[in-house]
Amino acid sequence: MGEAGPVVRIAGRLESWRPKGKVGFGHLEDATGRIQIYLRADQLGEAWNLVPLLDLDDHLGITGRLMRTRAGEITVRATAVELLAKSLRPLPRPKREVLEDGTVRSHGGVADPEFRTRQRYADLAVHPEVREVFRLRSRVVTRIRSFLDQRDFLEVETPVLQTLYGGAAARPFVTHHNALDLPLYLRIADELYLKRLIVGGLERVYEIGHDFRNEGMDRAHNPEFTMLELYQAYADYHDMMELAEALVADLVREASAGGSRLTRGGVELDFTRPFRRVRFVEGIREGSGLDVLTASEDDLRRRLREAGAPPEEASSWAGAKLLDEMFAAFLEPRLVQPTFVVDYPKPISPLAKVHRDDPRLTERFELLVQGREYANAYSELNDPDDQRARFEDQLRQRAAGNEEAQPFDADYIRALEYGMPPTGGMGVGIDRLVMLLADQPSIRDVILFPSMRPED
RNA sequence: GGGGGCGUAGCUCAACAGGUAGAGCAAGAGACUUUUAAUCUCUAGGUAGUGGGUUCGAGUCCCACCGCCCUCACCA
Repeated sequence: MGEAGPVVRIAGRLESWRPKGKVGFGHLEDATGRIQIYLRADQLGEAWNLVPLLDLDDHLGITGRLMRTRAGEITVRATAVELLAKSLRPLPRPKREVLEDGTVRSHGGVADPEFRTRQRYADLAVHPEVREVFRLRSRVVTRIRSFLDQRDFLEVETPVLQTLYGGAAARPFVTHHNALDLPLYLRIADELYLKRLIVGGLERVYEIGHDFRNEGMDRAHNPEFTMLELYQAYADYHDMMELAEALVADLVREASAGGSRLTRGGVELDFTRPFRRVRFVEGIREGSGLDVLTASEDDLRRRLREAGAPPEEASSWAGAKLLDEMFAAFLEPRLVQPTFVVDYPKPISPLAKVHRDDPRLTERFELLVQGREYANAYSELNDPDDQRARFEDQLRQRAAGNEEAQPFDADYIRALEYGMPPTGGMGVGIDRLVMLLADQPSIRDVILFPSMRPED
């Protein structure tokens, strides 16, 4: 029975406690796992007086010899017990039943998703698998940094509080600076500051940080979320595609113990390079039989109605909206395996550089997996005159009531006037990427403290 | 913002043509020197999310509000 095992000192939470007269068995749990403890009055002496006062979830320090019970479980037979910290409120633990075939069945526990996100501390304390999701998240971010650092990218920090916001179409959060008596905006994107750094000669930069968008929340959106943006001088969207492919394949290796496949929602996804590439226009033509660049808007609307779009709504669609709908109906759903959709039409890509071979298109791609977007990249617009014209267009849209139109950023134009080299840029939503890698269905499952209404 | 669902003890869940609430775990007291969903005895714990209404009587029906979830729209 291994009475003479080595002496060990352990610490952890009291996860279970089964008192039995002048002895008691329980399990102590820490981040690395759980182990049984065996407390005996005749071994503990004075310290036994502490035992009746123990509560589940107390933090204990135990010293004792390792032994094996009749049932064969490795156990610490305590010679000393120390109360390290008290638990006044029991955690909502499930009871674990080990069945004869070795499977573990849980009884009780917390099921309420509201409880789990409001009291994330309790959720984490009770669910090792939730802790594992956030460990993976941390490994993913670390891996992104080392991937980019190896390629001579410089990690930088740009303002979160901005006097002008831009770089995306979204409504900002507004706050106020008392000393300057100025409104300030929480950034909706890092883009314009990072590109200023490209002008400044920091030729490869990236930032991982929170962006804030004052918009709706759902399973894929949280008001603050984590974004990776990176910019590389003397590069274009082809270089960005190479980079995206290498980065994502690297992260899949991290999440799959060295493999190149993930099974998500029962679907096996293969991230072996190269990923499939589909031209926006050709992909839609394959799905719909129509070329969105040459077909009339009437034909596009008719085709969408045939495919089941609500007729009344469909007849109001035009321009960029129509292109989006064609993409959503005839290409996006077919893109299950990792795929680069490339060369988006100009009307739906206002921030991208015009395509070198076709003025109707832009040098842009998105990486899609299971119909979801994971990266968005361009050959960056670096012509100050064109940029000025686009800001002016945004101003007109703003005047027409589009609250998401971007303000005119004269300082950014000034930066471009000094000459920005041709640059490739890319944005990757970290939360959604972690959802993919950790196989979690909601953004709330990969953000430790997602936004919620207050309880009172 | 539209539609749908849910909200009963700290946690997981019950009940009943609408008749004034019950169990397991957790908690408190006690028994038990190899237990492991320990077991056994006992105790306490709920103005049923909030506020109205219908009714002799409402957790149960109706309305409003609050919160969460799903879904559509919007949004990258």
